[in-house]
Amino acid sequence: MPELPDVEVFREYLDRTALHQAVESVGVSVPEILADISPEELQSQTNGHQFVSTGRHGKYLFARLSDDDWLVFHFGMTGYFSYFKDSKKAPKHTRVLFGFDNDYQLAFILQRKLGKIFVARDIDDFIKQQGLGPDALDENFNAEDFKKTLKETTSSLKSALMDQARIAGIGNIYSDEILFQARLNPKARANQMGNQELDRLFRAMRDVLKTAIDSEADPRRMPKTYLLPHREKDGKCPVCHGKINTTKVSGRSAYFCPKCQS
DNA sequence: ACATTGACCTGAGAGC
DNA sequence: TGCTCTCAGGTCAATG
Repeated sequence: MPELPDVEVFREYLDRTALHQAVESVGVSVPEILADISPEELQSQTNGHQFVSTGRHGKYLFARLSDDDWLVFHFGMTGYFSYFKDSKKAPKHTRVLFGFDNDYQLAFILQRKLGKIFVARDIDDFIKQQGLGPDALDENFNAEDFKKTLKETTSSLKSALMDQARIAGIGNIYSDEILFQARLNPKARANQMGNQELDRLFRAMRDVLKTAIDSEADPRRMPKTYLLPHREKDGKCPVCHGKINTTKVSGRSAYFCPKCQS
């Protein structure tokens, strides 16, 4: 799930649920997912404080605590949040559980333990440390910057889009959708694209990510012309109704329409 | 500088 | 029903 649109939806969820509630307990059932602190440190860091604001860069979600540090969530391949009344049982695979003084709890859920929680003093420093490029939806990251970034690599378009050091936020699913909307082949070399193609790709990137957020990252709510709901074995192209192909691009499976994305 | 592979983890679904 | 195999929206390190 958790690429840029998913994480943005989680951020909005956090904003309308756990924000401004005082934390009174923090349960850590899997300490390995804490990147740079112990469970005890996490507890002393958060207990008695509130989450006061949120932010996001690429696939990372930031939640500022009222003591001015930030908790940083990365959702791996399977992560999500659930906010629920504490009389209910925590969902399966809850790895960290925040309890609030309003009798609600926030679960950080990871089926596979590939997610992480970090603590950061400063977001910009954190982004630098992680080596992240500009957020794909950053207004300051314009078409010219995008073209420059893509022209400086010989890798495939799909790998370039997914490279968090170049552009932060795009993963396997949305790179396929963006390339489909731009009608470009995932294996095409980035530095061999012309300005027209790259402009088209840039527009598709922004459109797809924004549309996905508006659809709450739910494929069922996305436009009929989107590839995402057909991203499966024997899927049919929503535009030409031909068969969807799969191939491997830097180790990940890519779905594309060989006719529309020649 | 790039692609590829395996590791990290757990579970769902396919095929037998 | 149960076993085995493959695959999964992410990232990192090692290797060619």
